This record gives sequence, structure tokens and C-alpha cells, in this order.
Amino acid sequence: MPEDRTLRTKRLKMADIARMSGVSISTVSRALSGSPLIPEATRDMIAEIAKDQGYVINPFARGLRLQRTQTIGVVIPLGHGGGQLITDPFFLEMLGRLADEITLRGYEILLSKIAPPKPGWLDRLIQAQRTDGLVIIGQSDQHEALNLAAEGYPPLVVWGAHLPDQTYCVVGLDNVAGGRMATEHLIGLGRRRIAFLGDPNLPEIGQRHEGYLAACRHAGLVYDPKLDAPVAFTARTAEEAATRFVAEHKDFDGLFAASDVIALAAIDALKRSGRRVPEDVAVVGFDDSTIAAHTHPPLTTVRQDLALAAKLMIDHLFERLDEGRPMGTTLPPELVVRGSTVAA
Amino acid sequence: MPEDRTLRTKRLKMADIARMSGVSISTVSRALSGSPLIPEATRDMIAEIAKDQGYVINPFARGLRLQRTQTIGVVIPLGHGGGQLITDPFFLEMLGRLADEITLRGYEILLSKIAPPKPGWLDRLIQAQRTDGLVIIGQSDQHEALNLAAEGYPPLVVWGAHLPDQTYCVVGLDNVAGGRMATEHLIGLGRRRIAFLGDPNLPEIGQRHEGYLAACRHAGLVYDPKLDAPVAFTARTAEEAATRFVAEHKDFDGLFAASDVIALAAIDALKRSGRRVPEDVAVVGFDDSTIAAHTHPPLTTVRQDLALAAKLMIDHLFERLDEGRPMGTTLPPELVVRGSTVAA
DNA sequence: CTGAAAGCGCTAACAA
DNA sequence: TTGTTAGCGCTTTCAG
Repeated sequence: MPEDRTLRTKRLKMADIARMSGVSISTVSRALSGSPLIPEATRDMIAEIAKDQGYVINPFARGLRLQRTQTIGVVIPLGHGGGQLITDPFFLEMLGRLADEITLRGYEILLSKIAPPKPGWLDRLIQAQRTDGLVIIGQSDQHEALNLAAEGYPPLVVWGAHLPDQTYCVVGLDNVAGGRMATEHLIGLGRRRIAFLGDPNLPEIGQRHEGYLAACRHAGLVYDPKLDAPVAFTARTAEEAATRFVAEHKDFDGLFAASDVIALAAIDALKRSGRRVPEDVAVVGFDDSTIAAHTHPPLTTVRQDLALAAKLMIDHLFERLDEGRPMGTTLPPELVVRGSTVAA
Repeated sequence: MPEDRTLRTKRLKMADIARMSGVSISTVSRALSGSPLIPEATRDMIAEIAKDQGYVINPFARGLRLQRTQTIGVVIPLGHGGGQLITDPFFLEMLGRLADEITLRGYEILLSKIAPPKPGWLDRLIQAQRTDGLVIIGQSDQHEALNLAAEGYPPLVVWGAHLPDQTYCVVGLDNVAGGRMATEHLIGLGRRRIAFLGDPNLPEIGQRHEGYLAACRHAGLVYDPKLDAPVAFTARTAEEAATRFVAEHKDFDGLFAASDVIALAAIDALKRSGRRVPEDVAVVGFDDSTIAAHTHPPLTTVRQDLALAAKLMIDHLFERLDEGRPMGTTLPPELVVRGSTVAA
């Protein structure tokens, strides 16, 4: 197995392979790209020499020439709280799924964390021409920037909320339905004082919040802004808010959290404050992360199918790399009932 | 804010900025790279025009010329089980931490999943010259390949086990100590029939297994190979093995799992088989993933500090990008005791 | 201080 | 069927 030898010191270029094969550079180029102009025998001979030598085409040179990079950019804009770190299991799992889909299609993945997004960040990403297309995980507060960029740059797909005036391609859950579903579940269990935990300035959370409000209204519950805290995607703020709810509102008996991480943090805080879950307060999360099924109590949550979501996003992206202009897909939410709302 | 305008249709190049600024391309190049040859006034003028136009240097052209990419490759070799997907929270969290550290230093991240590693995979990655350096998450079964590649390629850092004949730079836990620690904890609780779950062909797991054996031996326990199952990092195989243990070994009372994911799957299986955790079987995991603190019961586990690990890896990598040749760091494991071994 | 020009490694007319 | 050649967009000698 020649390619298992120790690494040759020199980086080879096509000219080296050409010399070794006794042909010109163009012939090597054509042979390695499988051009029908080159007879099979020559092609195989060159391919073998290249392989033996461990030669790999320099993607920068190739990219410069072809104006294609064989790379998809995966971008995580962190416009809100959560500090600078990518830690929420939701992002991480989505990233893993996207990586699988992109690799499957023979593309490379360039990962960018934008924290915080500064004016022009998306333009710069596009202008740099480092990638053939862009997948944005989460709109954050960048709806306007996305709308502007999408006008002149088709290969862009976003995970997030569907917004009325949006001109870019979005794959996302029906968050209003998800929020309604979660809240109706709590109401159906007889809960009447239902709190909300999550930052509605983020489009997805805003829509989950809408669903929450709609469900409350429909059931004739009074909306109490004191039970509605715009916490970020971090454990700390969620714990503080939950602790405050307990202290200030003895009668609150239900909680809809905008993510599983928030829900877990809140449950911890509730327990510490002496409330039982689900007996005193029933809790619903959002995402159905891997954790949700294993927590104590197991978390009732709204499931997002990230494997499917990632596949759809990349499918759409590749259509857009051609002539297609799919405008996105809305996925149905699914309520997964577990012990945090219904005692086992 | 000019850069918030809609995207210009045309991709600009340096020549365009040169024309607009009334200078030559070389001057623009020098100005944008902050060369002291250019007077500040000219430099600012050019920088402003470039910014106004949303111009960004083409990294492929620059990379081709400079033979530097400003990119670090993060590689996940999946030589073993776990199928083709990146799903284990350990990988995902490590990836997130690395991304933070790399971004911090102004480098881009190229993410590669290698599943399964084929002969020459590492050479090809290196030869492609797409990255200035490589971080490998987990040795998988690629110790030999890493050793060979490291000879001629300094900017390589690996997360994994320290092996005696290793020539590459490794950051990793003292896994033997971790395994011993976990097992001694179980023994200290009076457990005598302790099972192991994990594939010792992976170097890290092999060392945890060594620690497990050493602790058992030291305590005078008889080693029973029937309580030692080489399961992969997936829930399914772990559940099967745990179920089998229960069926075939009525007296087994302790379990050391090579990862938290394995531990959780095993706990599920144990519960389904009617065993109580920790009363009937005490369970220790490994990793202290975010989940561990929230499971039922909360998981006793061996903590790996991934934030620190990621920082060390990237520090070492950048030293190696210069003249430094750090050979790695061994991190101390830390036992976190929770409810899966000691009832609350 | 500034510009002209060579060349990084590759692909694709265009010629032969 | 193959080779010659002109760039892709940038940096950097070298010459003013």
C-alpha cells in the first residue's frame, strides 16, 4: 500500500505528475478529471501514478480557476445571549446532521460562528467566495440582513421561522402550532396559570410565544405578563426567572419553555424552591434533544426532526445551486408527552 | 451604513478597488495588508473605499499566492461503530469548544468527517493543503496512520490516549487513572461484581479498561470476562449487553460504562429488566456530558474538561505552526459522584 | 513611496 | 488525442 508510506516531504503539483507520466500538465488535468478526451489506458496510467505518489489536486488553485470551491458554509449567528459559545445541544445536533448531509454529497464544510453579527457580516461571507453556498442555522436577529442578501445570492438556505415578508429560503417548524400544542397540552391537564420562558425577539421563539398566547386566549385564561420572561438560551437566566415565578406567584402551575435547555434549568430551580414537577408545576420544553428522554422527570417536549430538517436544507441548497428556487419547507411539530407533565 | 445596502451583483476584485482609488493593484494590496510602505492617509482612503464597496480579499487567490489558508481543519475519524453519524454529545461538544478557540484566533474551520478512514486519508488531507493545521478528534483505530503522518507534518494535534510509541502531539485525559477511579469508587461502595461496557480496541477505552482491571485486581475481585462487553458508542448495543448481563448474572451489582451515552442506555435497560439504580446496580459513566447531571438518577461519571482540552489543543497547534514542538498534555480525570451510585 | 510584472497551481480554449 | 498558452486574483520582488 504505497499511500501508507511515510509522508513525502515535498508537496507535489500537477507538473510533477506530468513529468513522471511523460505527458503534459493538461493531459494530467484532463485525466484526473475523467475527461473523455483521454484514452482509458493513459487515464489509468496517470491516475495510478498520481495515487502512488499521494498526489491531491490543490483545491485553492482549482477553485481560483473554476470559481467553485466544493465547499458549503455552515453559519451560526449568535446575535443573542448565550454568550459567545456554541453549546446548546440543538445547534450542535443540527450541525452534526448538516455535516452528514454535506459530506454525503462530496462537499467540504466551512464552519463559521458569527458572534455577534456586525453590519455586513453576510455580505462579507458571500463576497469572500470561500463557499459555493451557505446554510444559516437560526435567524437570530438578522432577518433584514438575510432578506437583503438573498436578493442577489440564491444559494442560501436558512433554518428558522417563516416570516411574512421573507425572500430567502427557510426550512423550519411551524412554531406557532408547536407553541399552541404545548400550551394546549398543559391546559388540557387542568393547568390555568401557565408561564412562558424564552426570548420572543428571536423569530422562532416569537412564534412559539404567539402559539402560547393564542392557546391561553382560546381557553379563556388571563394573560399575566409577570409569568412571561424573555430569558436567553442559557441555564442561568432561566433558573433566575423560574425562581422568581415561584417566589412571586404561588399559584403558577404550568410552564412552557422555549427550549429543552431552558426547561431543564427551570425544573432544577423549581425543585430547589420546593415545587414538585409535574405535580405542582407541569413543564413542557421544545426540541426533544437527546437529553429530554433521560431527564428526571423525563421531559415533555415539542419534537423537531433535525435529521429530516438537515436533509431538506441541503436538498434545497443544491437545487438552488442549479436553477431551482425552492422557497423552503414547513415541518409539523410533534408533541412528545413524558413525565414532566404527566406523572408516570 | 453603506454595507447594509443590498448586495451588489458583481463580485469585486482588487483591480476594481484600485481603479476606484486611482492607484495600482499593488498599492491596494499593500494598503489592505497594512504595509508600512503606504502612508496612512492613502491607506485609510483605500480601506474606506474597500469597505464601502463591501470588498473582501479572495482567500483562494491569496492562499494560492501565500501558501497559507488561515484555516484549521477539524477532523472526526469514525473508524468504529456508531454508524456514519456524528451524534455522540462528546464529539459535538468538543467540536463546539474547538470552534470557539479557532474563531478566537481569527482562523476559519474546515470540518471533515472521515467515515470510515481509508488508507491514505490523512496524507490526502495534508496534501490537499486546504488547511494550515489539523486537529483530530479521537484516534479511532488510526494510531499508525497518525504516527506516520506526524513525521513530516508538524501542525497536527490529536485528542485521545497517550500511547507509548506515539510521535504525534496528543492532548487527552489520563484514562487509566479515570478507569481506576471509577472502578474504585464502585468497589468502595461494596460492589463486587462489576461489569464493563465499552470497546477496548479504541485506545482511550482500552486505557479506561486497563484502569478498571487494575482496580479489580487490586481489590482482589475475580475478573469475569462475561461481564465485559465491547460495545460501540451507540445506545443499542449497550442496551443489549446490559440486558444480557442481567439475564445471565443475577449477582452483578456494579457497572462502569466507557461513556455517558453508554451508561444511560444501560440504565434504561436495567430499569426495564427490573433492576434499581443504584440500589441493585451502581453505574458510573464517562465524560460528564451536559446530560449527566439531569438524568434519572443523575449520573456518577468521570469528568473531562472539554473547554480546557480544546484550548490546550489549539494552543499546541499554534505553537506547532511556528517552531514549537510541544508533545501534548495529559489532563487529570475527576470523579463526579451523583445518584447513579449513591442514592440521594 | 508606487507601479509593472512574475508567478502561486490549476483548467480550458485554441492549435496542432 | 495532445500540448501550448492565457488567465483565475492575489502578493511581492524589482525597478523606478
